[in-house]
Amino acid sequence: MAVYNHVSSKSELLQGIAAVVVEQIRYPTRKGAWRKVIRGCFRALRRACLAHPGAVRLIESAEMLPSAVFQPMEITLTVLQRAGFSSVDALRAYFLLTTFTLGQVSNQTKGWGRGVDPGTAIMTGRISQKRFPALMQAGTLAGWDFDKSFEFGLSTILLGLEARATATRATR
Amino acid sequence: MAVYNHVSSKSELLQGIAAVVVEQIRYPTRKGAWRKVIRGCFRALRRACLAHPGAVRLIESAEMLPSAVFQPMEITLTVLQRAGFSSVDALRAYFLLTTFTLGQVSNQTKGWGRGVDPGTAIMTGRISQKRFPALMQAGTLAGWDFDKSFEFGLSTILLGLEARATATRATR
DNA sequence: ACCTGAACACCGTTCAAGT
DNA sequence: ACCTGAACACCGTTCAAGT
Repeated sequence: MAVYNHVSSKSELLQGIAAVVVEQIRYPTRKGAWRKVIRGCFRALRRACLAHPGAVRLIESAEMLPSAVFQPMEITLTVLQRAGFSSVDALRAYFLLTTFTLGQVSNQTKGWGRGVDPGTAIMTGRISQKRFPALMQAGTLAGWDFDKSFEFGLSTILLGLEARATATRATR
Repeated sequence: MAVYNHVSSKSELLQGIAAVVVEQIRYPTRKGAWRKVIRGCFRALRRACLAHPGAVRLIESAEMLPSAVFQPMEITLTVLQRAGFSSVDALRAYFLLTTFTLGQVSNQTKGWGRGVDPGTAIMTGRISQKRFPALMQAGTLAGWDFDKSFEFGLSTILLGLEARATATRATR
């Protein structure tokens, strides 16, 4: 009960924890090629969230967070505008990168034992060979390498952004 | 109290709702180019989730879902393997696509009045010109076009996957 | 200024009693 | 087979009383 002298509600306490996590994150310098900067930025975001399991949910449900939440947004906007993206497209790219990064983290931290793992679905016979042939062939997800999966996604997004950049450069 | 004669707990009731939503989703045919198939698949997933605000959270927290949850996974695996991706890379691409799609949906349905909108952060003076120059320039997110933002992200991912596909084709 | 114990409201769940 | 009302456990919060 003593905590009520320091915070006014449970949700405020949780928000405070989210704020501490958000402020602790250190993003690498933004010098260098935009691909490298973005890589470093979202790797840092991911590492920080993985170091604090449950933080993602707290951050997502927080009503108000310190201005440090905007740091990855600022970094992404800066380097992408420098690379020739419009500010709207740069924002869209930012949302693509964050939703991906945070989504991957919560996939990993929650674990998908919960009926979303095709491996266990196959073993328990919930999935038919007929309707899900590709899944049957892919097999289990036990021992899934989340790091590699994240790097694959991040690289794919960067490749896509690069394709966009060269496309707009060509129309100039 | 009468519902306890039909379900054994509140969470089972919620899970049942999630199951209904998941089973209702109709994915377009998987004939055609893999880019088109994937586009159609995740557009359908997004539309269904947007039609049921709050469904995403229910689906994410469900312990067990009908096998229909695996449909987008099956579709993606099928067309990407046909396009020359390994089954591991195809799975990674699937996770990239779902985390992005569901993340965008929850961004949209929750709304980001909650201190994650740079526009209100600027107006309330929580953000300094000095530390966030790119953000100040980008301005408000009021009237943000979520449809366009989603299409941007989806196209970017597909461009990235295409770049990967042609790269591996070249090394053959 | 900070802590404590008892009380309150709220909500998920159980159970005995109804039809 | 289905519904109902009262009771219980649990948890976030308040408040008067302590130091």
